[in-house]
This record gives sequence, C-alpha cells and structure tokens, in this order.
Amino acid sequence: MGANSLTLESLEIIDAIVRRGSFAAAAKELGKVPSALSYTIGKLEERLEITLFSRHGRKSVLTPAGKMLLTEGRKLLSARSHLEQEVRRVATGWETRIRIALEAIQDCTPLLRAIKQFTDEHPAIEVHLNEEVMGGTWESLSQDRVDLIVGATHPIPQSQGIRTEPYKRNQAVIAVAASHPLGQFWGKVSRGELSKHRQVIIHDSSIIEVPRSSEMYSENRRFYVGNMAQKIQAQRLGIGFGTLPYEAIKPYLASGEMKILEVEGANNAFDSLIAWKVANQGKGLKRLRELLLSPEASDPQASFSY
Amino acid sequence: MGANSLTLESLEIIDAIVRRGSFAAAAKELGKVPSALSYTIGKLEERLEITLFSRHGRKSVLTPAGKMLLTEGRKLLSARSHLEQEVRRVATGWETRIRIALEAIQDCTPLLRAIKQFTDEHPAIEVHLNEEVMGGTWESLSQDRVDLIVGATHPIPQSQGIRTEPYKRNQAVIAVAASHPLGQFWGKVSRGELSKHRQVIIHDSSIIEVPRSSEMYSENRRFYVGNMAQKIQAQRLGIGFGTLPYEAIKPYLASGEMKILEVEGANNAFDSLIAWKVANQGKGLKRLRELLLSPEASDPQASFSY
DNA sequence: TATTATATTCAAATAATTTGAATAATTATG
DNA sequence: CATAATTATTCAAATTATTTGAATATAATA
Repeated sequence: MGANSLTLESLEIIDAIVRRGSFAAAAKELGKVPSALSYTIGKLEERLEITLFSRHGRKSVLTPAGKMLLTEGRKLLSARSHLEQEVRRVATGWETRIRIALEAIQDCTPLLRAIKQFTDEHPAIEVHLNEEVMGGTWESLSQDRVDLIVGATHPIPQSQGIRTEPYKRNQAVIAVAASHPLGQFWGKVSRGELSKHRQVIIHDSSIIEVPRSSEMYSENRRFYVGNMAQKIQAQRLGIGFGTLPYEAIKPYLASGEMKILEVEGANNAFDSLIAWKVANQGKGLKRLRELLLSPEASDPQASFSY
Repeated sequence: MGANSLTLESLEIIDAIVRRGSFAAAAKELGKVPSALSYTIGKLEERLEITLFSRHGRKSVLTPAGKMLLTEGRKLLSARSHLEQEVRRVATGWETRIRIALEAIQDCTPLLRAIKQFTDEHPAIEVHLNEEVMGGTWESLSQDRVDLIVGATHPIPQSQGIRTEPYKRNQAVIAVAASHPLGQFWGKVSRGELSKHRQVIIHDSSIIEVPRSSEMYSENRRFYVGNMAQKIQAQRLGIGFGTLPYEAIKPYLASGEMKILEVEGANNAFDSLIAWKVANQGKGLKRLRELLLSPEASDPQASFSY
C-alpha cells in the first residue's frame, strides 16, 4: 500500500473518464489512447489497493470510494491550477487570468467596453466572464471562484478581506406585460393583489449561503428562470410579474408591450458595487478596476443588453 | 507556458530541498541523486517560465514566488495524503460523513447521546444533524440529503429501497396556554370549536412532495413557525393551539401554564421510526443505528430538550 | 591556498509510459 | 436474433521520461 501514490494526473484522467462517460472518449480529450488510461488507472488502483471503477463488462462505473476520490480530487485539481496562477502572479505581478462575475441585473456593455480596452492592452491575460445572481454573486467572490464582482447589491456580506467601490446607480421597477391581468390596474397595486399572481424569479445561483431573496412576495406561485434575459422575456410574454432593471425594459415600455406597476415600497433606485479581495494585489485586476470606473466606460450611448 | 505542469512530486522535491537545506541532502532523503532533482526542478521552472530557486553559486535560495509555491504547495501535499486516507476509509466501508435528520417532534437528547458515543469511537467521521418536519423528514432521506432519519412518523412513503426500524413510542397532545380561550373549556372540545382559533404549525420542510398535513383543521387561521422549540413557546404564549409532544410540555402542564385539550380522535400515542436507504451499507451508519437503538441511548433520566 | 561540498550538465542507462494490434465483452442495429 | 459497432483490457514493441554517474564549475571551509 504505497503512500502518496495519488498523482494529479491520475485525478485528471478519472475526471475526464467520468465527464466523458468512457475511457475512449476521455482518451480522445486527453490526446491519448484508451490503453494508456487503463494503464494509469490500473496502476493507481494497484498502489492504493482499492478498486475505483467497478467494471461491468465494457461499462465502468465509479465505486463509492472512486466517487469520493473524484469529488475531493476535483478540489485538489482546481487548487493546483489556482496555485499555479498565484505563483505566476507573484513572479510577474500580472495574473494570467482574471475571472469576473457580473450581477444579472446589470447591463453588460459598460463592463464589456472596459474588458475590450483591457484585453487590447494585455493580450496575454485571459478574461472569464460569468453571470451570477444575488447571493451567488457575493459567494463566487468569497469562495474565490472569481477575482472581481461587478454590480453586486447591498447588503455586503460581512466577510473579512473584501473591498468594495461604488459602481453605478440602478433603477429597478416591478413590471408586467401589458396583456397581464395586473397590467389592467390603474394606479397603485397592493401587495395583496400581487400575491395572487405568479412571480418570475431568477434562481439564486448561491449554493450554500443564506437565501437573500430581497423581493419575495410569499404565498404566490413562482416561475424560476436561469438568467435576466430569460426573465425579461418571460415577463414580456405575460408569464408573471417581477422586478426588472428599468433600463433593460425601456424599449418594451415605450412600445407599450410592458407596464410598470406602482407598488408601495418598490421601484426604488439603489446603488450597486464592484468588489474584490484585498489579498488580490494583481496588477491586471487593478487596471481593470480603473478602466471600469473611468468615465468612458459608463458612457450611456449604447443600448442595454445582456 | 504549459498549464497544469505543477506536479505533486515536484512539490515534494521542493519541500525536501528546503527542509534539508540542500539538493544533496534532499536527494539522499528521497533516495535519488542530486542531478535528478536538478532535472525535475529545472523542468518545472521551464514549463512555468518562473525561477523558483535563485542560484548563488552552490547555495540555492527560494525566490518569493518559490516561497509562495512551497507554503501553498505543502497544503496541497497534505490534502493529497488526507484524501488518500479518506478514500481508504470509504473503500473499507466507513463513510467520512453521516448526515442525520431528526424529526422535530422528537427529543434530541437520546440521539445526541448516541452521537456522542459514536464520535468518540470514530473521531474522523463528520456528523451532520438537522431538524426536519413531517414530509420534509422523509423527503430528505429519499432525496439523499441525509443518510438516516430519526423519529419519523407514519405513513412511510412507498419509495423503493427504504428500510425502517421502530424507534420509540410518542405521545402527542393538543395543548394551549392556560390563558388561551380554548383553555377555559371543560371536558371535550369539538373540532368545530377548534376551527375558530389560530393553529400553530411548523412549516413543513418538504419542498416537492405531496403535503402530508396530518393535522390540518381547515378554515382556521394559522401561525407558521420554523421549529418545535418555537412552536412550544408560541403556544405557551397563547398565540394558538396545536399538537405537541407530551414529554416536551410536561413542565408547563405541571406548572399550570399549559393545558391539554380533549379532542376526539386526537391525543393518541403513535410509533415513530428510524429509516435509511438499503443501498447505504456504510459501517458507520450501521454502528450509529446500533447505538441509537441500544437501551442505554433511550435512558429516560434527563429532561426533554430540542 | 588547498580541501571539501555542492549544483549543474551531459551522454548513457534505466524505468515509465504510450502505442497499436489482438481479444473479449457488451450494446446498438437491422 | 444475428450482426455490426463500441468498448476496455492485455501485451509486446516503441517511445519518452527519468535517473545515473562522471565531468565540471562554484563557493564555503579549513
């Protein structure tokens, strides 16, 4: 039973096999030949004295031990690539990759404009952009899944080592399709009336943290969508009501397709933030923040888009 | 700049070099020859495009990047050996984590006593305990969110692969605060009378399955609470009536703060169960069940608590 | 200054991995 | 139900990676 026989390469192989569903497909992905994978897995199983795949003929399925090795091993793999990144950053001062999460309520064009400028300046730096929602946005930062979050909303989670900077003022409104029953109301709509109708909600991408559903009108039926673009279209089609960024639905308001509902305590403007970890001293991150907060980035000429 | 060129072996080598103070000494420790270490380090530096050791003649010292690689890399190394160890435990039938849901009506002390014994025997196994209610308890098991449910009540959902074992006999009573209007009745209380008052209900933690509200007196107003402790306090304060475990409110009955209502078809004793998945053959789970059902665990000395 | 210990380089030796063909087992397909 | 198509494994051969030990250079030590 050899100690420390588990290599990262064998973890990569197990990961690929499970992701692709077969040794053959994994081999193709890894630029190898299936027998090479058999060899590596066989060797690992032999040295660990543990069966990782239970072979049912040509179909191999992970044993419980294998399953556990994979889930934990994936963390090890991502820790490795994260460490490589950090080492490069310490060595050069510049990161090789910057990961950004954009809060779903935000227009992506100002950010994309800043990224465009940034990638022109630094062609060697990879930029990853993802959309996150509510708690998920903050969580992605605190769990180090991203380096910068853009357009996140209050409350700021009281987590050590997070720095914030104001980003922009947002205007959120509760809106429905003009054809929706709620669209027939004149004047104020009570919350009681709202609760009779279906609410469209973006599924909070947060996995572990406390739910921070800021806009839950309890009791009523809900419809969950995956991102803001879907939410807007769902509401435009009259599936339900919900809070939307004013800027995003302006065209539909102008065309009369959608209507703003007057609800007490809603439709307020609020401030959004950008945030990052103090520990992250990357020059690329710093430059990107500058570009993002510079006046040119927030040029309001173009149309709203996700 | 090859990605993922950092191997655990090279980390072991760097670690040994720094611990031993020289390539030569490290080579001796690792059963290799110094030039082999030079080769590995050289290759890593080349693929990372980063100098890890700054060579001052025959003395090599870590660069800042190298230092950071070592401190973080050591964590990777220990994570690897920890993972290997855990995989071995799983392979031999011992799980690394056992998740338990306790039905809210149950006193938690017998379970905690069993868990205490269990964690003493198996310090490496993590135990997670949650309180669930009604359908939520069964659901957490059938959805594999927990490995064992304790004190669940009939009916047993007809789901394949669930094994049960009798746990204990419970006595549930409908009770109110002595100051509550219903507390003024003498003798039997009709269901019609009950329905004029507010009922305190623990919010069913079930998400998808059919509501199994075994105790719904329709029509009447309700007050929802999150757990049994809140429910008892709510009823003690006279907010409403509801079914409570007899053992839990004994002190309040004795002090005259609360009163049992005589309602036809209510206040019965019933049997509760523990349940798990047949597929789950974990040795830890088996042992925990033994401890839980052994006579010592159900020692009725201590007071009731949640 | 001479001595000793050390890291590196290099060609040769060795070990590890990869390959491709053969085989056996299984699933998909007509 | 038989046939074709996939698939994982095994094995010997080929290839690649690593290790070795000698040669060399460098710096610390006596």
